[in-house]
Amino acid sequence: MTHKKRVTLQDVANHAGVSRATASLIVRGSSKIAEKTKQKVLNSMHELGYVYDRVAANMRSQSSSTVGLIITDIANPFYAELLRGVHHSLEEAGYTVFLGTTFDSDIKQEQLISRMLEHRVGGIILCPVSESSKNSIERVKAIDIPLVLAVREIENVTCDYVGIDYEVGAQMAVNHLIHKGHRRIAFLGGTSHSTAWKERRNGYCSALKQAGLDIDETLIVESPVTREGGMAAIRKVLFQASPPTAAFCFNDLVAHGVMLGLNDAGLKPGQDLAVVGFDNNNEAPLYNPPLTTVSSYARLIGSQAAILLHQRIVNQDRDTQRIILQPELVVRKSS
Amino acid sequence: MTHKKRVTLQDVANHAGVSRATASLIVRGSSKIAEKTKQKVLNSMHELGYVYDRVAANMRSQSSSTVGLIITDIANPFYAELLRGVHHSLEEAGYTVFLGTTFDSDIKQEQLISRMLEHRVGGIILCPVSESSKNSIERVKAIDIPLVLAVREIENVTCDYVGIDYEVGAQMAVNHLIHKGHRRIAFLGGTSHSTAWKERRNGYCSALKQAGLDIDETLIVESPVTREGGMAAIRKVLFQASPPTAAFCFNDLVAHGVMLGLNDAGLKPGQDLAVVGFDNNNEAPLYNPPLTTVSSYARLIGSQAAILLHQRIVNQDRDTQRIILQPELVVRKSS
DNA sequence: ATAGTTTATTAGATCGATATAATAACTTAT
DNA sequence: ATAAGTTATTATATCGATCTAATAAACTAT
Repeated sequence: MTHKKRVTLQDVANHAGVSRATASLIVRGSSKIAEKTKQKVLNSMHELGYVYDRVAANMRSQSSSTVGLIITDIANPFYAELLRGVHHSLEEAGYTVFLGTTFDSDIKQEQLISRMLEHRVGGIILCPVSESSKNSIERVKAIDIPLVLAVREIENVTCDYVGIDYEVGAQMAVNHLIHKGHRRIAFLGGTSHSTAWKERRNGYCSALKQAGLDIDETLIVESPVTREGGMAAIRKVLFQASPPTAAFCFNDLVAHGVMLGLNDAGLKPGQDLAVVGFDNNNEAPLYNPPLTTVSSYARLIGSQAAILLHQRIVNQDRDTQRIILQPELVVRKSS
Repeated sequence: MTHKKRVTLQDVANHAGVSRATASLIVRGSSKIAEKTKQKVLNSMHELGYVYDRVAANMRSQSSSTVGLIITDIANPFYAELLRGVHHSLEEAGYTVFLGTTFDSDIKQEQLISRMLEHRVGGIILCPVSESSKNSIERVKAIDIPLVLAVREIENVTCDYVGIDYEVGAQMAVNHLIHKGHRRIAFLGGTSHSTAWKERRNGYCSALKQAGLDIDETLIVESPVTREGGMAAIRKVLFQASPPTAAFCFNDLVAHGVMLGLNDAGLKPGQDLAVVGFDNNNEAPLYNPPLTTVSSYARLIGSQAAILLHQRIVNQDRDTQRIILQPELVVRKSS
């Protein structure tokens, strides 16, 4: 099959016997075109199989109908949900989404940002990697188009942000465990360089302190944010001198790993050791046992970020907004 | 912050005292430019903060550095994995990916295809919706750029395709259950209009026939391809006169739902009723009990599709290829 | 020194749309 | 019937790069 040449607005105009400019006004839905002309041109478009060329249009009008979404890992259901929220809000508004996945590598993140700028995206929604190097922070700062950060903030970068109050969420989770009578509560998973981790740890610590409990650093174990990470983390604390009776996990993924690790060790989650997650993924109620967790509204974060981005694209000079959603504890059988 | 005007290749050329054409050759890495000139221009680029404009470049050269990926549901881990495969192969080759999600609606699929063509993507990887209407089939046929179908084929549409042999996979699963002594085996989940379902059913039936077993239509239950669908499907067969002793499920997601439904009914999956899935998602070994399933190599399908697409973009006239990956049975505790 | 080659650089047209400002075609008012 | 005012249409420049073909510079060979 040989390459067919693209049908242009000029072709349509010629066919309909009008000027290119008129045809252009029609594709843009201008109201000041006579109905008769409009029908004539629409017919020609249909007949010739005209396909609108957004690339050319965007180039001339210095606008863009694309946005970039950069996430760390699509295998994490949290991001899958966030993506749904973003897609839902943005496609409604007529944008098409470039997706990039960093796999938590800041070099990949820098590349993706550059790539998207080269593609003239109208704006970027960035879920930053957990450890931002100086370089990558500079790269983010240098972005001179609408930018919304989601999930994690970056120090010294002021721009629109949507996330939830991890500190309060962690407090809720840990208070719940204390209330249930637990005294030795582990904090498992995540890496200490991310603000998302630090905030959770702050909440964890302040809840313990308020209850007059000491912080035992051996009960705080970092890990990759995966099921495998969770399995490794629980193993570490389980076999020490005085093991915990409950675990507050960085997120549901880690919590799932923790529960699997407990199973491996012949222990029953929720019975032998209370487990609380963070995120309230779709599948959290379906785990065995159903997981007690803190809802982090992934979908909502996504759609809010999309809305902020759209607003900023429309009005660059608007004040920066920080939207901090309030988490909610969902108690199920695992605690 | 006021909108900075874009730095163009012309600006760079002026600053470096060369012509635009020379600067263009340099960004494209031409070898026939004197080293001294090259350095001079690269310095100017750096100094002015030049950002390459792929949109303009692609427009002039009638090429494209983007491709479209259309999937049905990102919440299905199978597609999350497929996306990883696609991303991995394509970003390597310098493409950026537009992602669209149809939520299994053929109208949405048509819209997304149109949108991507308007964006001048270089090619499309399409995972078709499960029920393609006549209209949507016509829409797919009308695509006149490189197209690769993945996961599901569409009748009467001949183009590159990557999938696995669902029929053989289903046979493997059912044979395994027969071998374990099961005589009443249900086939749960999925919708009968998709080729992916039909092939699985063919495999299911032929395995039963080969073993001299009758096909009981009451044991074949369709459902949405979700956990909830699986829960509903097992409920339907569980309470009939002679319930099955094993279930072959449309995929792991459905199988997970089936196991949860069994739990609800006070039955233990793997003990009271054998469960086999399809896909071998990352989390299949982590279910309770670990799920016996047929590996469908989601990641590989994605990366193969990406490779086929790239090849076709490079050489439009190449013969169409069908890549059918062979499935593999992974036996775990659920059967 | 001159013609012939090779290598490095550039002017000008072009991709397919939109923006701007000017013109043509109608109304309406006088 | 003509001027003034609308409304509908169009010619031309432009977005930021690449392409083509022509030219300038540098190098060989005679």
